[in-house]
Amino acid sequence: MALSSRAHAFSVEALVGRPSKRKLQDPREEFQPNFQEKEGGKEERRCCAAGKRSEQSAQKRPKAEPSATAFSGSVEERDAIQVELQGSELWKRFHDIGTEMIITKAGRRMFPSVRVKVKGLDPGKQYYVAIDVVPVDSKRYRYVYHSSQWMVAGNTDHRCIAPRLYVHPDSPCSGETWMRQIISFDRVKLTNNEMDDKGHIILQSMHKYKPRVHVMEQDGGGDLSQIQSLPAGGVKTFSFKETEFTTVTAYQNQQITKLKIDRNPFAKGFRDPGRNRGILDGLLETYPWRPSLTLDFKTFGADTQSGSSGSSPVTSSGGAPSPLNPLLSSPCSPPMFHLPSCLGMPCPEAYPHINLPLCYKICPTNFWQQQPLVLPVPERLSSINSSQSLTPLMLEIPILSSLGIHQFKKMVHLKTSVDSLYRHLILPVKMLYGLQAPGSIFQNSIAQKALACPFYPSCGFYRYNFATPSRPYAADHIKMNDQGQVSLRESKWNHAHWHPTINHCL
Amino acid sequence: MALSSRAHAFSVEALVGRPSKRKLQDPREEFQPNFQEKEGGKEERRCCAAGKRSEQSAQKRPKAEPSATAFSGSVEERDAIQVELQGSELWKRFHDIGTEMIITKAGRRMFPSVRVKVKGLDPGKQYYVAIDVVPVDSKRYRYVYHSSQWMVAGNTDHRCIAPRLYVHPDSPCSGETWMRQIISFDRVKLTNNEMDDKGHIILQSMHKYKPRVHVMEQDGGGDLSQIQSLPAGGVKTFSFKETEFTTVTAYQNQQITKLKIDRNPFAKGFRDPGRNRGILDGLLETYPWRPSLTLDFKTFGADTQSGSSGSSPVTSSGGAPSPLNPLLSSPCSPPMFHLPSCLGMPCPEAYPHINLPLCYKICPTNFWQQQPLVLPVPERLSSINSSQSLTPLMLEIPILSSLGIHQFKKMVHLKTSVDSLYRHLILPVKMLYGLQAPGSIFQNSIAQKALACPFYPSCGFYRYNFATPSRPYAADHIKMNDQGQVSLRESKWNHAHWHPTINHCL
DNA sequence: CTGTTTTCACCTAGGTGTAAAGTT
DNA sequence: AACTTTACACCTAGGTGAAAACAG
Repeated sequence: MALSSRAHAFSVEALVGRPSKRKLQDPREEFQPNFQEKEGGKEERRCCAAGKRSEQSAQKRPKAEPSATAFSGSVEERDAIQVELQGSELWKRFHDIGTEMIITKAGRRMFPSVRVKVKGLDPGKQYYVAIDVVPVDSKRYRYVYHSSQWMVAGNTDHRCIAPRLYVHPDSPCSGETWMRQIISFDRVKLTNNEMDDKGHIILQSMHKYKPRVHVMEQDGGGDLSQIQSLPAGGVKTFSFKETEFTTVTAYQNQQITKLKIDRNPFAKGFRDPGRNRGILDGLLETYPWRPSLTLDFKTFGADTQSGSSGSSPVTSSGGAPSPLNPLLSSPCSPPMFHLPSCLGMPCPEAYPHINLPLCYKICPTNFWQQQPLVLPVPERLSSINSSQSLTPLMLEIPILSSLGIHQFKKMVHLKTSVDSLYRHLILPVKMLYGLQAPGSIFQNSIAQKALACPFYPSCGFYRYNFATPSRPYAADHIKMNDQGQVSLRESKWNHAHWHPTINHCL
Repeated sequence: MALSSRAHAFSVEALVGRPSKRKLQDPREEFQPNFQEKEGGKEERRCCAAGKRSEQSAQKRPKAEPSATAFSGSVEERDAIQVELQGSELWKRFHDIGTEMIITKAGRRMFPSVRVKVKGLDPGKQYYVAIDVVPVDSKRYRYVYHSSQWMVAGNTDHRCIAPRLYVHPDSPCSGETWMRQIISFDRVKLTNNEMDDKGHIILQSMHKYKPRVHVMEQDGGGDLSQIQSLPAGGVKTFSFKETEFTTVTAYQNQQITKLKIDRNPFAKGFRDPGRNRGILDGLLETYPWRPSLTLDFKTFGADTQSGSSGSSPVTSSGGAPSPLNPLLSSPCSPPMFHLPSCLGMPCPEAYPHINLPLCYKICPTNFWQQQPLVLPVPERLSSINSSQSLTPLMLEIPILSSLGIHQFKKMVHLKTSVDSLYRHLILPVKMLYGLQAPGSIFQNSIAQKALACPFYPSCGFYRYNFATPSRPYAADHIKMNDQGQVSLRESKWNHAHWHPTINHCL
């Protein structure tokens, strides 16, 4: 694998799975009380804007979804909105190294992307869900290679920068529909082009940022004029510590590059064929390698971004609600509305009733509340994941069929590793989980609620919500790539089953 | 070019540009008073659900948009909604042959796709725009190869089939935003799988259908329950005669195959390198081939689907409003609402106040009105386009760089034609038009209205509306494919300019 | 014989990090 | 020296018609 010259201080192989020189504290201090959810086997992290959350210890086996909605102490909202970060395990792996996000003039997607599940909405009401990215502090950073650390390199005044809001394309949508699906912001793009007119989120390079998810109830007819007034239900804002990142125009930390290449399907061309990866990646970095056909594949999570379900080994700590920390206390121009932080909600962890300027200028009026941030510990925290030390098993079986020229060149020097073996080893296994909808936005925009006639489902709106198939798939209908992602050949009765749901809430 | 065996009755070259044996009438009878619009040089056809339309004769040069909105005689709506089919010229070319649309179990897109412009909406109100496909008659057809004709082969009862509605993913959206953009339904998929659960439009093969565009005003809060009651503004339904098509599982008429291959970018791999095509296609089929560097390129329209602007030769006749013809007079089950055809609208061409059952079952309630159809002439009409006869100029210059293996194989037998020359001939021309937004649905879902600060455009919603660039592009920033489509390399100040507009109407 | 399904090579469209070149 | 831009190979994802296989 070719590395940039300045990064050669770390050999690739030496970096594999090795914890970097990390910052300070034990992760326990960062990811508060563990909360491991096993919905579909996938551990996620919940965050709520208000109320307390019932804590739940990690459980080894898939289990019924924890009823972590004991929102006691609320004034009136028993249905306090909860937002649960999907893929938090991957986020944490990046966070432990020090997440970097490339920003380009044309706009670059985030990887990982922000994907959440929302709970506690009123099924019948209409909501907007949106994301923005706000500075974590007012510092400029530079990366020191010899110490693999980000150091403060100056100050920046973010006051005049009003963050751009990316409204989820499904908005507005009913609470029922929002809650039924994973809300993905994978199409969001970050840019360093201050003149950007493509709607991308504008950030400054070499700064630390943090995405925030907003949930807002539609108050009326949904037209612009009505939104000029304050929304009835207020805006709920959620953020997750592990989604913090530093903006770069080129990756600084080689470990980040490595992890991105390993996990982002679009970077597959840069993958080192000599190293383990794919659906067994998590396992291999958690347990010593033991080739066995008796492995319980349900414990393997496809923790690429594309896997929305599937199991994962219980290795990482759970998350905790991330309080809304004030940061941008300086006024934005022009301030138009002043809102309490947690409008109409009990919010013990946030800072209610602080008069703050609205920096979101939603033409022609402000709409989303600028949530201030307070970061008690500006430096990123990281932990040493002992499971990352591994000795890859090297095989002498080059699998050319799945390798491009790019990878073939590398194979001149490197040998194919266990991942090739995995492909053949796992292929006949019936993976009922780990599947995800192709999920084009288009497809997500039609929903249907009822089928009136068995043969002629009545005209309606369809939304694609992937669920477990109604019956098991035959093994020969399953294709699995070397990332552990599973796809299905469609056949007459054997195709993936989509749950009809409502959309657009007509 | 490889043709299916049964289609070899027509040699490919013989078929090129040759009019098929067509049905009956003069096209004048079908495409009523000519109406040629030159907005951006592109001829389009207008259709309105109500009111009269001012007719306008064809104009040779680009001109201000015809003020074809003389909606007199209306009861109260001076702003009667108009819907204008984009790409009608291409639709007509298919229609003249006898449009076929492939339907598959997995779902197949339409080509051409339905793209419309809407006018006469209230800029401040919220609208839904949707499409469905309804039978043109109750006949089953079969294609007779030796006569190149579609013949009636039986009857079909469509009564129990409630058409599925595809709601445009941008819905709901303000009238202002709808009117600012071309509304494209290119992601709609047709299927013959009656059990489809992916929201695709279910059709029966070997039947004639017709897409319809619906515009509906959002009446209230936008939630489902409110839509159970009748929409305040009613549903306006529009259809276009030239978008009729016959469903097939494999193309029957070789001319259709040819035209699809020629115009659908995704079928580029099947194009015959020995024949003219691309942006000069229309010209070549209109005028005899005369190689000249003095050609006025503004007269060449990129009439692929992807070209939303650009000029086109004035060769085809304009269109006229297509009345809402009753067809499905049989009741659908279960009927839930009875609505007049043109709710709240004067509709001289339609059939107002006929009590009809609602066959669109939008969970949990019906919503869109089932528009009955009446087809006085069930047989497709076509015209002989004399301009289609041409003798392609064969050159001996194989351009391998742009040809794949597929095409290279063909070149063993065929010779590269003028289209290769065109590529080099036209490249330096500064095409300011003919550009289209990449138009991912995602991008279309964010809109912004105002920029507060020149360097920090305030947080807002962006929608991508392509417009002419703020300054001309340097020629070396332009890439043009052999279809005449133009793309731009992004550079610092030279990127395409997007007009911020409002979206989601907060 | 007629019509449908499946697989496939060939495309479009666009998301990756790389490496070299450019910029400050 | 630090950071940014650009062209590029290599991917993912999925839309084409062709052709063969399949179904009745």
